[in-house]
Amino acid sequence: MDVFAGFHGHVLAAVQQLKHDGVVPVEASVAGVTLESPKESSHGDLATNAAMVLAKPAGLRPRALAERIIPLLASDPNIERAEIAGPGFINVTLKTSFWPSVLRMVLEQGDDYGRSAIGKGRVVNVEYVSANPTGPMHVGHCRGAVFGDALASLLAFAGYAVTREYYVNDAGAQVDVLARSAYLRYREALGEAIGEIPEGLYPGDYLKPVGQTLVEQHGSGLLGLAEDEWLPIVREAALTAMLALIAGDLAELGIRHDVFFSERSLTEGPRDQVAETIEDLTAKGLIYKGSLPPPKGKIEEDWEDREQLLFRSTEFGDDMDRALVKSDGGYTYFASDIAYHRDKFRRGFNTMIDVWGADHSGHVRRMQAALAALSGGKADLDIKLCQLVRLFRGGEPVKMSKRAGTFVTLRDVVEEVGSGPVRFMMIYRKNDAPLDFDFVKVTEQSRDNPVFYVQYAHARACSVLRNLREVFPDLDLGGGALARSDLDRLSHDAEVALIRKIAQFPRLVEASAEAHEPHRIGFYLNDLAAEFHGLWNRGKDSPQLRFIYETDRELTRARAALVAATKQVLASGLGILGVSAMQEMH
RNA sequence: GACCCCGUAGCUCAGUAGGAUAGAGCAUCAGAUUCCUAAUCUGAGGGUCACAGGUUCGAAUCCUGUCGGGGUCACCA
Repeated sequence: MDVFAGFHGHVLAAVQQLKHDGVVPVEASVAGVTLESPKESSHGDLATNAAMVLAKPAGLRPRALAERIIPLLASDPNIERAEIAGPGFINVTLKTSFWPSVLRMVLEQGDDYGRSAIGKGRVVNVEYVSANPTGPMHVGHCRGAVFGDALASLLAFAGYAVTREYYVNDAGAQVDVLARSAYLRYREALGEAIGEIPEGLYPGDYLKPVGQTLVEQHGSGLLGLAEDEWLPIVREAALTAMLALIAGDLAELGIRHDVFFSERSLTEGPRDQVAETIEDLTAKGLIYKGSLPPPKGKIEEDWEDREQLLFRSTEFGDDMDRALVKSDGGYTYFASDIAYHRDKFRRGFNTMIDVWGADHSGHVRRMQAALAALSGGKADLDIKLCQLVRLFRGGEPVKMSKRAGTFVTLRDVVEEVGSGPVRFMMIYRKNDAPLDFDFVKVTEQSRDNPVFYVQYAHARACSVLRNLREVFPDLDLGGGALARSDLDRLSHDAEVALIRKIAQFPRLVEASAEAHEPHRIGFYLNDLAAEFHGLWNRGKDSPQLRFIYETDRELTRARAALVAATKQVLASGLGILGVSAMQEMH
């Protein structure tokens, strides 16, 4: 339950009353009426812009309209007073007893505090990672993986029925290259000296076990076969191994998908879904044969003007129409991707989110165009682009080269700093801004490392509760007992400030979920931790503000309730991000 | 040439649905500690929110244009 939503409802009810009384025209929109928690504490606990937004339709000056609204709010027992301020804001001051009651709610709801119903159980498909199954994941995949996973968790927390999906690109030329690379390892495993891995094949050692497995399963039986005979066998074995490798990498980060969707299944299933998709689009008059202008910006030596099968994505705002069939007669990646999204739509997903790398930004329009065409505008596809991650070690850039074999794998990163710091830092930035990741900084135990700072706040809360048990061994610290304690005694400004922060959590969850922006959770946790550490430190100058106050058992219990509620929200927030909340840190 | 993202304090970045005097960390300066974990805290200075128009009672936020940085641009994935 969001306390702000309740007051927002009261404001809207007041407006409704004024409509009934003929002060505000019935048709006036209340969409712009907001209720927020003012930054400036002298502006009260809550503020609404209702009078300013509705002044014009009502034909009144904002302050005059505010005069009419204020008496209607007075009926709320939690409101101490409401007053006009500035250009027409209505600032509401709540009774001092209100904020402690928020804690009661947090403690009673426990893990469910902050959970929302805005999703109304609607299904959402979040597709993320979708790295090519040709090798281990490298650090570049990491951000999208964590982002998608945290977004999925956030949406689930906000009441959506989320499916986490991985699109396996097992149909393109790259998996044949994978098969040839694995075949070389197979020959190597049979004792052949293969020398250096030729240009164009995957050189990594991770294919050696695939070679071994093939020997165990086939002996030397694959040697005498022609390539078109051994390739499907080797490809299958290599794909299986690579998917297991990737699933293992993802597990290191605590990521697990519900669905691994094979690109190849689109054409190799009982029916050719790509062909069906093209038929669908043809029936809508969106497919034609034609040629495209040459690419601009750089001179392509091997570019040739030719007729191809095209999709009219320009009708949906794309820059040019897009090819569906390659020069060799196979489907383009785009054609498969349309069929894949069509399949998601047919599986009942009207809301889809794709998490892509920023290098695919040029493909956003065409994909949304295709889905709009196929669904008749009934499906919504939000594509979140994750910008590059730059790696540093103590401020120095980490040099990476795929050719020199010095690129950093996801596993390298997780093994060095741990999954929690990786996940937190990958989220601690807007997805559409580049991100710097420093191996040294993320493990530093200091104020400017938010991972540590937030985790330490949780550990500190646990520590306080542990110590408290020693001081008052017979005090009941269960959630129910704490909720029944005399919370009105939490009246100091610093205590109220912390409670207000806690009160914002449900609304923050909703806003982050609706915006598809999990990073806001991370920043909120950092703010909450700062508020909590700040209060703890006040105890140094003012011993009467310490959480454990040995001469006052009831006050201590009320403060324990505050600490427990803080701990709860920190744990819930970290849970959404997939970062463990530690009981203690040393 | 076109499209996408970014431009906020010296640095790295937040900025909640368009709200009131634009925030945090680092760095700088001035303070604090017999303390529930010093793994820190308090205070101060620091801003033409790239620039110019527009919409609005109100713009860092929305629209248009300009400048600067990054990415992408038949087919390949």
